[in-house]
Amino acid sequence: MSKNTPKAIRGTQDIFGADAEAFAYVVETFERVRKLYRFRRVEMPVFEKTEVFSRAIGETTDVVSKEMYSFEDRGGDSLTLRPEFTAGIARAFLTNGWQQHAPLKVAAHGPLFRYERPQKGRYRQFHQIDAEIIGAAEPQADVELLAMADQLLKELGIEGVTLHLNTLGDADSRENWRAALIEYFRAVKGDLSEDSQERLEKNPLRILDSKDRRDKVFLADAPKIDDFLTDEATAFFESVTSGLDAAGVKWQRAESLVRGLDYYRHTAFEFIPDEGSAAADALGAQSTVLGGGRYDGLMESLGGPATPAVGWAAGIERLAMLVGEKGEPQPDIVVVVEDDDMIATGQSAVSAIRNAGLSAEIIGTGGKKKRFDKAVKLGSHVIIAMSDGERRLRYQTEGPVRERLVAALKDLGLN
RNA sequence: GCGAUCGUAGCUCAGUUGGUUAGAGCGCCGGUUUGUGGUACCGGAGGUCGGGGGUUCGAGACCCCUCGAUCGCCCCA
Repeated sequence: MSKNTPKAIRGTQDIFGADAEAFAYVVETFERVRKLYRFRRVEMPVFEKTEVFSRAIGETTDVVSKEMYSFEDRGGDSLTLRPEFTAGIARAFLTNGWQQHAPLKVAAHGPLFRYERPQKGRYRQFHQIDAEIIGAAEPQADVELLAMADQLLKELGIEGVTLHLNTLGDADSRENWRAALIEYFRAVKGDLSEDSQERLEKNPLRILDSKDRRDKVFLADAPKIDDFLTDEATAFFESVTSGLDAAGVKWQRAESLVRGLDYYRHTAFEFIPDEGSAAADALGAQSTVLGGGRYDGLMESLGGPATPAVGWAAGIERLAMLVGEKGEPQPDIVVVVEDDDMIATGQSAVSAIRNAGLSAEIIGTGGKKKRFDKAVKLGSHVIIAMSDGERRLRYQTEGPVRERLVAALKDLGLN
């Protein structure tokens, strides 16, 4: 490779071969399951005005200031490559009059961009599948959304992953809890880790999932959200959990599961690999497979009417790491032209095979004696060898596949 | 943003304490053998050792910088 050949941008991936098959399998399964739950497909722009994200996410954390791909276009507008789906979908809901479709169930998938340090299961351009229900205030919406997520993971064959569920209550519950946490941790501030002392000012809820031992000793006695929930918030959460039980979705309570952004209300959840599971090993530190929650406060931050909504997203790369090897499919038939005089015969045969809906590859280049070996290495089910003015067939499979191919070849007059 | 480990042919790797023309397997190309067959053998193409600078008589091996990868911390929409 030449020294001045351009290299790929840090944190981007060229997905190929078995990885690409696993990726496609995740997306195809998502498409299938999303239709079962009657979520409608949306295609969204990859970039938006920066304010779509900055107003939705809030200016509070490093997220907006340091981790978005923002740039000025030629007209002088500040634009940002989407770091998430939710804000853009919310913007579309408001600007396209999608209120008329409420409650609106939508699903999307595609690339997202975050300026972060790449590591296992984490890239600067990465891909997510996403599902949202907008304009539905009822806990049944949460249940349906979670049931879809649960079924998706099952259909992908991912095991050892559990739904961790929490409630953040309504706006008042959340604020009172937050104040109590600050008060509690401030009293022991000197004994907390340096990171958590910082978090105490910026993002106190995050102290709850600190990995530092110095912090963990204080977590057990920290104020619990349950003590701050209003009656309505408690009832809402109970409806969600009983609905999940009725739908057969297994879950476990995770009192310290929080969301960094202010617009989240009530339900918050993540599907996380069980400790010691194969899934946990495969994902390393980036453990959450699928996460989301209720974001009743988002639409107002974009200047729209109060609109309840709930959604989730999941990283396709991470899911793909958990679905196991998805080999590239073998060709149904390989046509080997060993005799150059028969190249036209081979071409018409492979054309007929493909028109009949069977996958086919034609080999007619390179050393004549090695062409058959190439076909064998492709792992084809059937090889049609053409040499000395005649055709020969070799079947490599048994059972139903073979019968189907035999019949098809007979129809085509190639047997 | 911080830390650790790593970066040699297309791929996986080996290269003693720095010393003559940088190696292997696989893959690829060609040939011989075999001849309804994923065999065996022979040969070939392809790296100047991520990039730049330095130490040295001499560096793939040592030092510095830089880019990238991997794993972790921070962050996690």
